[in-house]
This record gives sequence, C-alpha cells and structure tokens, in this order.
Amino acid sequence: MNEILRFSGLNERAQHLLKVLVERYISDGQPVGSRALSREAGLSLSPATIRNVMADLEDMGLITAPHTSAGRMPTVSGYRFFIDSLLTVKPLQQEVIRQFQRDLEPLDDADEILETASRLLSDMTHMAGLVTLPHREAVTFRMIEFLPLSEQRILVILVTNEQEVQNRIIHPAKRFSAAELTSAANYLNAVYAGKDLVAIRESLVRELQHTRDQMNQEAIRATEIADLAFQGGGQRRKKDFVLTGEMNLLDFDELASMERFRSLFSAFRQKEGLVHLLDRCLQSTGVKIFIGEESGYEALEQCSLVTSSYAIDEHNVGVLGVIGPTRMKYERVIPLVDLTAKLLGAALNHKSLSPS
Amino acid sequence: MNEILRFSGLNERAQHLLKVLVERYISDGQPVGSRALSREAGLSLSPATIRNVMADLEDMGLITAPHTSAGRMPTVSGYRFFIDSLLTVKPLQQEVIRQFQRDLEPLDDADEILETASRLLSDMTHMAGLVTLPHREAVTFRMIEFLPLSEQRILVILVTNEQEVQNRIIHPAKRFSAAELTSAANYLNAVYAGKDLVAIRESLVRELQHTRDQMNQEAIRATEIADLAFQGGGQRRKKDFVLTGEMNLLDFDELASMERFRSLFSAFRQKEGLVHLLDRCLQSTGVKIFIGEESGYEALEQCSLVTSSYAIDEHNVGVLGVIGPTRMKYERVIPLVDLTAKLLGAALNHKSLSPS
DNA sequence: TTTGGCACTCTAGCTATTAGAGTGCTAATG
DNA sequence: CATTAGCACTCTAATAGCTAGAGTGCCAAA
Repeated sequence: MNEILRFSGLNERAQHLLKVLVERYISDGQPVGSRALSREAGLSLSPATIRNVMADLEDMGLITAPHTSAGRMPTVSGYRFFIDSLLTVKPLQQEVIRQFQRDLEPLDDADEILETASRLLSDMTHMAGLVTLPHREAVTFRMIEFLPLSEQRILVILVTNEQEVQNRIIHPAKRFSAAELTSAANYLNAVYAGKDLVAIRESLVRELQHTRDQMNQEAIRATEIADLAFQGGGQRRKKDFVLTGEMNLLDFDELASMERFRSLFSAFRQKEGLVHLLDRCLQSTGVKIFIGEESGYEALEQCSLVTSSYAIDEHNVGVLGVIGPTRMKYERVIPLVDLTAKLLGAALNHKSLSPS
Repeated sequence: MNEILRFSGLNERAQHLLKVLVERYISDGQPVGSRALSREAGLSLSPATIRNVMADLEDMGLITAPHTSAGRMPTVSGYRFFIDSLLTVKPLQQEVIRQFQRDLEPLDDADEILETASRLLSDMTHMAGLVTLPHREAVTFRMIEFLPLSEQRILVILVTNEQEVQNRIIHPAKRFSAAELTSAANYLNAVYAGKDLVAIRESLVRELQHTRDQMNQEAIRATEIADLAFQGGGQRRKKDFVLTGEMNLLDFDELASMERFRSLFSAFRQKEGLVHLLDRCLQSTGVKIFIGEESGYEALEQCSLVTSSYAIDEHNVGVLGVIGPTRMKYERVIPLVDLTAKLLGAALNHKSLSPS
C-alpha cells in the first residue's frame, strides 16, 4: 500500500535516475531514452548501465515504454513515488506571495474572493483553477433585511459570516406591512445571529409545524416570511464551484484531441463527480494530489488534480485546486495551491472577524 | 452592394439549384457534385446541365470548389443570397414557444433571466448562446438602501428598473450614523427614482463639485455616500455578456482543430471585439446575420453569428444571439433567436412594469 | 438548350521503403 | 561483480509511389 515502503528497495542511484527521468519527461513530453538520461543524470554512467536500471524500474512498474524502440515515461506509480519522495518543492518568491495578497485582501465580497482565488490559480499555473464554495454548514447567518419592492414582492437581503450577500425576491401569499417586515427582520437578527443556515432552516420548519402555538404573533409572522426567505437562499445553489482557465488546457498537446476535450469539459459541466472527488479532500489539511486515473474518474485520465482545503475559523470549509496535465511542474504548482488555500482562508476569515 | 439585385440575373432554375445545393451542403458538410445535385433537385436535368449552371454560379461568386475534382460549396455571398432570398423559415412549434415562456416568465432576477435566455439559445441550437447585458443608459435607478455592517463598512443595495439587485460594500472615510443612512436613502430614492445610472453618476459628480454650497446638510451627506455607492455599481462591470454552450462548438468538425478553437475561445475571452460587433446590432430591430468573414472578425472565420436586439420599454437595450458554424440550420436558428429576443424583452419589461 | 461522351485533374487511402531511435542481450573489461 | 561496448533486433514516423474514384470542363450530337 504505502509506496514509499514498497519501493524502498530502490537504491539511491535508481531513485536519482527516476527523478531525472520524470523531470525530463515533464519538461519535454517525450519518452526519455537511455542515452539522454545518461547525459542528463550527471553520473557518468554509460547508456548500457542506465538501461539496466531502467529495466529494473520498469519491472517495478514505475516507468513504461509506449513501444519497443521508444524511451520510457513515468507510470502513475512513478509519478506518485516522484511526488511523495523525490520532489524538491520550490519555495515561492516573496514577490509572488505579495501579489497574491494584494489581489485577495482588498476584496469584500465572498464571491469575488473565490473567483479571484480561482483566477490566480489558473493564471499562475496556466492550467484550470478550481475553488469550491464554502460548505453550507459553515455559512452562518449574520443579518437579514426585507425590502418591499411592490405589494406582492419582497427583496430579501441575507448577509452571512463570510461577507457574502445573497439576494432573492419572494412572493408571500399573505401581505406584510413595512412595519411587520422591520419587526420580522429585527426578530430574526436577534434570534438567529451566528447560527448556520442549515440549522436555521431546520429550526424554522420545526417551529412552523410544532411550536407554533407557543409563539407570539410577531414571531409567527417572522417565521413565516423567514421560511420563504431561507428556502431558496440556503438550499438551492446555482453552482458548486468556481472554475476558471479551462481554456488554458487547450494549450497542452497531450490533452489535445477533440475526443478528450469533449469528455473533460462534459465532466466539468456535470460536476457531480468532481464535487464528490473534491469533497474527499475536505477532511485532510495540506496539499493532496490525484494523478491520472487515481482520481477514479475516467475523464481525468491524462490529468492531475492538485488540491488543498481551505479553512475559515480553523475549520476546513472548502477545497481548491488546479487541474492540468499529469505532466505538470508539481514543484511549482504545489506551493501555489498551498499559498492560495491559506490566503483564501485568511481573506474570508479576515472579513468575518472584522469588528461588527 | 445589394446582393438581391446584383444576382437578380439568376433565373428561377439557378436559384432553385443554389438553394438545394446550400441545403444539401448544410446538412452534409461535403461539397456537392453535379450528380448529387441532379438527383436531389427534382428537376430531371442531367448532371451535364447542372454542371453548366454550377459553372455560372461559380462565375458569379456564389459557390466555389475546394479543388478541381470536388463538388461545390457555398461562398459567403452564396450563403448571403441563400439567407436573404431563398430561405424558407420554419415556424416554431407552439410547444417550443410555451417551453420558452415557462422557462423565462417565472424568473425574478434580471441576471437569471439573461442567463436562462442564453442557455435556452445554446441548448435549443446546440451551439453557443450569447446575451449582452442591457445597455447601461437603459438601466434606471429604482431604489437604494444602506445597511451598516460595521462602523467602517456599509452594504449598499441598489435596485434597478429591470429587477436587478446590485450589492456592494463601501468604506466611507467619514462615519455615517444609522439615522443619516436612512435619511440619505430616502433623499436619493426621492430625487433620483427613474433616472438612468449614467445620468445619476454625472449629476452626483456635478453636485459634489459645483452646487455643493446651495445644498442643505442632509443632501450633502447623501450625495457624498451616493458618490461612493454609484462609483462601482454603475461604472464597472464584471462582464459584458453572458455566454453559454461554448462547448457545444466542440461537436462541429469543421471547427474542430485545436488551432481554430484556441483563437475562437480567446476571442470569447477578450470580448472587446465581440462586444463591438454586437453593439452594431443594437440599432436595428429584427434578426441580423453575420456570415463567416462578414463579421470582420478573424476568429469567427468559419462561424456565423445570428443576432437580434431585445427591447425594454420599446427601446433596444441589448443584443442576443447564437454563434455556430457557418453551416448551420438557419431556418431553425433564426426563429429561435427571434423568439428569444422577444420573450427576453417581455420578461424584463414585465417585471419593471409590475405595480410598485 | 440539353445531353452523352471523354479526357483530364485532384484527392484520399493504401503500400513499400527507409532512416533513426532505442532496446535487450552477450561477452569482454576493470 | 558492476559496468560497458557491440550488435542484432524492433518499432515508428516520414516519404514516396500508386490507384480508384469522384468530379470537372468541353465538345459534338440530339
């Protein structure tokens, strides 16, 4: 199971050669032959010797040749071992970090923050960036306001902890006077501040059905309208994640067959699978990587997914990451994803902790 | 200039043959030869005769052959003449119309309406749907509300005529009390209701600079905060149009070269050119079509653009349409675009005319 | 005016050939 | 015993040559 142990039989030299081979393949995209590796490795070994080592690596399933007379390229296991044990991550330049901060910190709106984080990822990596919306249980209620638009239509403004503002228009069956709306808002703001939306929703349903007769008139009216207001705002979501830079993927020729693109983009569109995959990262902290078929997701066959969860208030509430060709510069992508996750959490935290 | 006149020398038979040829080419995608055309046309003419006619059509620049021993395909002029003079538009089935109405009418939010219209277009045509946001001069102010989030941060809620709700958070330099905010909102709602955002913006700047000393304290404060509020909300736009179904274009093999896609999608991304092109349709009413290079837009070389403007309150305020391969079923696409434009206008109108 | 006939052209697809890259194996080497 | 040179072998990608078929243009006959 544990690759690091499983391949610990590999001696230094073989590991080093594997590392060089993977690096070379990542930068070239061509299978690497023994001659090239011998030149590149800086070990002054003849191609023949290299060939012996390569044969061993192939036996272990770390590299493979597309056909007899081609060089070798890493298998999924090869990438895995490379990433887990051989990779030396490049620290980011201070300037890049400052750039990210400059871009994320001044933003007020949660939507905008997520969007910007995703775009930073896709722009910096030239691949596709991905940020899931914060988990719904993590979204806590802060303030509600009702604005009558006409007699039948009321604009609901819902402010949540992470500075997101949701609008929706409701059509209550019964009339509500301006005074009633104000008092309902006051009531709700007092009772539910700080609770998460899912809990509020449940509580509303419960109250409407059961405890109704123990409540005063004001509370009943407030609950009625709140029921309408939270119905959509909390429940239905237009989208599950922000995806940017999909088109960057067009530039990688290993993905460049219409075939592959169609399935890739239809996967982006359908998104259930992707959401499920990302949710699996929500528990763990730190950068997590899925290589090719590891994701168990056919459409991502030639792709890798580098993810990290981000936290509000020290709770992981969402996942973000990058999708690109398996053959990507992990040593650069990993720290970028890591940084973005931290700064995104900070940006969202920052806002919700500001004096209120 | 006028193609209909220019090619009026064409006799009935030649026109009919052109029509059949274009139709056949649209459904097949293969150049059409004289033998096939002779079979298809139902005129019991021999291929040799057909060839003579085709030679004439070629001389007139209506059709062209990719090489000597291939059939002919329409040129841009050929498509133009076909669309302007030969096309018989299919009326839409009642069921389709009702479907569109069902999808568009229940929506409250302008953003959602535009999005849905675009998606209807792309889904029904299996091509890319496109809807520009309503022209800014057409967006009139209806109501503003200030909600203090913290001492430094105020949430601005801006409701416009077409039911769009804009949120933004401002950080005024000076403090505003809750009472001041309420009174400012009342003042602005009274003074500016019904004016368009651009005019309001100008008026605010003017007042701040010139007429300041003639205003009372309340108006000055209101103007100050409104200046902040309208600065972003009215001015900057995140996007200029809603684009859906781009990926549908992957299914057309005449567009299916990575080359072409890259340029096509980067055109979608950059959008200035596209916006300019669409703006040119804003004046005219009814369906307008750009075939291939007619758009004067390199990236759309193999594409056609079928557009129509949509109106709020009988003023054209935006443009919508479909982008797809030149070889598209115009007789179906045209009525769909037409219908969507009308229903979109109606949906937006409907809301803004509702009792307030 | 229409048509059959015919020579001509061009493409798409198939086959053959070849150069080059890379391999595995073996036997020689330090 | 690990390393290496040498060599036969394999496979691909690129090139050239060939052919069948589709379609044309033109001419002369109907």
